[in-house]
Amino acid sequence: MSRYNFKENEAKWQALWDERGCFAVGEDSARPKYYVLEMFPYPSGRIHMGHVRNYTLGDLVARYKRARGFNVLHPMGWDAFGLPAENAAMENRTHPATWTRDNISAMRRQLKAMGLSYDWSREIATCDPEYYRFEQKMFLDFLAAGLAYRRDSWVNWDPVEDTVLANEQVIDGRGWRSGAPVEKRRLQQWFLRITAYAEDLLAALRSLERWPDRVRLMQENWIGRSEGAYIRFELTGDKPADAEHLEIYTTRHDTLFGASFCAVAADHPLALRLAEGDPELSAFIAECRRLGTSEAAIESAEKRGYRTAVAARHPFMAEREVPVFVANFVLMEYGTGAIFGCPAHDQRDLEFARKYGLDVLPVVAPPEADAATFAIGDEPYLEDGVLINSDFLDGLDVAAAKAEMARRLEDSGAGERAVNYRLRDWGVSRQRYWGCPIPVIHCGECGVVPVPENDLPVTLPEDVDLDSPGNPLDNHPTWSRVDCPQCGGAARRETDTFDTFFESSWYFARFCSPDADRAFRREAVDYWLPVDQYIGGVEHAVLHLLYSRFFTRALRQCGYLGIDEPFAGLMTQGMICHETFRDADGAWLPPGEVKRLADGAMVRADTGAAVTVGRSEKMSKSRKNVVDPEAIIDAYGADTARLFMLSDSPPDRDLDWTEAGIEGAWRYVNRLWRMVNGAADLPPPGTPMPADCSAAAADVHRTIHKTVDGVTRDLERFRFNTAVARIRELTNRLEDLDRAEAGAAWVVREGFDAVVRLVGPMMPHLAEELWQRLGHAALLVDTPWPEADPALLEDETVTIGVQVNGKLRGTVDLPKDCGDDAVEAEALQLPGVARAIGGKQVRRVIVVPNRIVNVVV
RNA sequence: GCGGGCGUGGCGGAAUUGGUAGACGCGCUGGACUCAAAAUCCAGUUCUGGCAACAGAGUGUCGGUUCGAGUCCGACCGCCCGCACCA
Repeated sequence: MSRYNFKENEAKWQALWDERGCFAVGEDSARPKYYVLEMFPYPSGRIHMGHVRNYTLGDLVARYKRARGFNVLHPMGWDAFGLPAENAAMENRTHPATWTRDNISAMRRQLKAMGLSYDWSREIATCDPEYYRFEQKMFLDFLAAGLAYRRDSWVNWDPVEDTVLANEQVIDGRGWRSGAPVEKRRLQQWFLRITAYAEDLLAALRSLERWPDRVRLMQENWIGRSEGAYIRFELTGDKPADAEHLEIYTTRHDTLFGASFCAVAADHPLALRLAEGDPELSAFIAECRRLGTSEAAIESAEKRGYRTAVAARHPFMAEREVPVFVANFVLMEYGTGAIFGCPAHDQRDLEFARKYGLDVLPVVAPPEADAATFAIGDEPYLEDGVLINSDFLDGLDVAAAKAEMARRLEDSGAGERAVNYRLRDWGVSRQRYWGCPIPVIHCGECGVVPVPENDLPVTLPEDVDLDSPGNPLDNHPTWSRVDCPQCGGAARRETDTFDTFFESSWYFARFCSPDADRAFRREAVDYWLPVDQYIGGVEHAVLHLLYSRFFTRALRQCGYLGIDEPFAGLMTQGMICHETFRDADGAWLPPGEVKRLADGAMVRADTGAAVTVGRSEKMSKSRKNVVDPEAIIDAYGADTARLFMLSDSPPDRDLDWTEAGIEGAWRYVNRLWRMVNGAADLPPPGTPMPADCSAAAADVHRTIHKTVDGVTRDLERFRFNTAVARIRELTNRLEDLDRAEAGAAWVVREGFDAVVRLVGPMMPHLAEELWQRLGHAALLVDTPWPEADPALLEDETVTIGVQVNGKLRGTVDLPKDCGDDAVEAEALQLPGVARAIGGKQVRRVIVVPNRIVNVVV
């Protein structure tokens, strides 16, 4: 009885829940559904503390909602494609598929040891052809719907590895593995037309009321809507014969009269055209490309340009022609890849103008400024003001000038209002092996031909050479050779695979009907979706969550589903942090290799040498400040680890992992264990409350109901740390109650039942065991959530603070809702109050019923 | 640079949303039990002064609103995160 045997109990209850299929669910119209989902893991091989937190949070929600009577879907799967499998395959001489399968087995075992209430019958792995075959079909549907297309695009090219690198794999302009300078190359790439939904993805953010504001804001910024205008400048000067106009995009069309140059991106068609006969310009463009992504270029951000012989005529001043530059700070990907420069009212334009000696003509002046003398110094003028030097706009404010200019542009045909987005189409091609093959065939005669549906899935070849440079699918001797489905001639498979964000953009929907022979069984997705509560790291705030929102819309457009938003509620968890340790040489030390001496100093466990303790940082392999969850579960059990994950910090905040913290959780587990098991002579379950309860017992009785109420409200609002605190407080009260008091035994039984039920979603094994020991026949997982008696939530007496001039001088205990006069009279009699008043004139007494009294003297 | 968040005891964090600051936990101090240790239990623990009663100060800094401010407003300081030449 002394110590809780978690090993035995956790294994026992896990086996029993499993055997009884407690968490397997199906559609059930009789009960309200609740779909709780945690972001599925990449099968790296072992779970880390971030997983433990994520899945503890999810399991708490799932078990709580289940107890509240919901039909809860709580599935788990594996985000199983990705580059690490290829790297591991090269290092360990295994096949990516083998490596991935082994990792999944290992991690599944670890997750099961946590006692999570998953419906394991719905498990999926995205590398399974029975999964990815459906996304190949989706892609073909997207293609038919115009949501997928192919075009040239710039990529990071590693000339040594002979492959494309993701942005994350380019470090300081060099390939992360080869160290070779990365080149920009233009390749044909597949894209998904996420920009078609830009406005909708933005507007619908407002409807996601149960998402953190922060995430909504990040998506809003990412989509980056701006309102402006396209303006066409007529080209003059020494221009290519067929280049008549230059179209630019601006949000400051009000400043058009301040234009002193135009600039195009290095990759702008006009620049490329001019470069054909101009080696100097060619060199400049090559230079821009080379420096484009490097850290150095972005850091220094030096504005550089090449002045072409082409000029552009101002749309409203026939006599004004401005030079056209090719400039390194103009982005081809945004707007039209061309701008007009108004140096007086734009930081970059001003820097550029000063460097190249261009006019700086102010066209907006501060309201109080003298228009005749207002001039721009080192800083552009960016505020609202009055238009000057601007013909028909003079005297207007910025907003009115924009409106008027837009009208004039549209009337004259020189331009029109336009909305632009920062968001770009999603490039999904990856020149990698361990991903889902893109199901198209390239035919010399027919062009791009979709793989016929009957031929799906296009599966990966098993015999693959991962050691040679380049795309392994490209290198495969036979895999890509195929007959054209249309003309039957020799053709070639697409050898690119999908970005792995593709798989994670629809997995939540596959969980609804994981065995369906189509992507989804419609009744299943209609019943379960959207996900009611999604939980995961904030690092996915934009990419994964935005892609999934887009995918859901695209799937709806193609008739797969009937909803727009996949995740009705989102909770983003903070990171797990840990102190960092370094030895005298500055090398990082793992927590297991240091120990704390009696005086608090930290030393190396082996040599006793001094260790510097750094601040707590996110657990990471590079800093070696990681703690292995399996070791913790071995030493303390899953329930203890889970409790600690919930105890100290709110879920969205970072959590400091400490040895002392896990010890504290372990202490509480044992305390509960001893308390419940040590109680003698409890009345059997269901015994009615005795009439003769002492005041102390009745008070604890009330505390039990207040705790049930408070914890329930905390869980609804995801305030798990305060929920834990309340439960511990009730535990303290129950321990303190004198068992000799009349009615105490009954109240203690009520309290034990309540505590055990409240901790059920947090520490399910311990709770299940204690529930049984308390004499209940049903499983705790099948027992409804406790309900508080509303009559017991309000006290009959209240403690009212009494202030004099805002300073607390005492308290009075009075019956609830007694009159203000009575409260005031009691308050003024307090010795501390009288002393503080000290014979001065009482000017005013403010009484806030049941709260506080403030005496003003 | 732009956008957002956060500053409360030795530490993690509470505070009914303007009403008794510091719940709960960790740590620490003292005591009980023990030959001893661990475990457990009891008491204390914001700071300053005092044996104490008590008094004063106190939620990053300065100012404001209010009977009353951790909470609202203004300015500043510091830390963290996201985006970053987006015209």
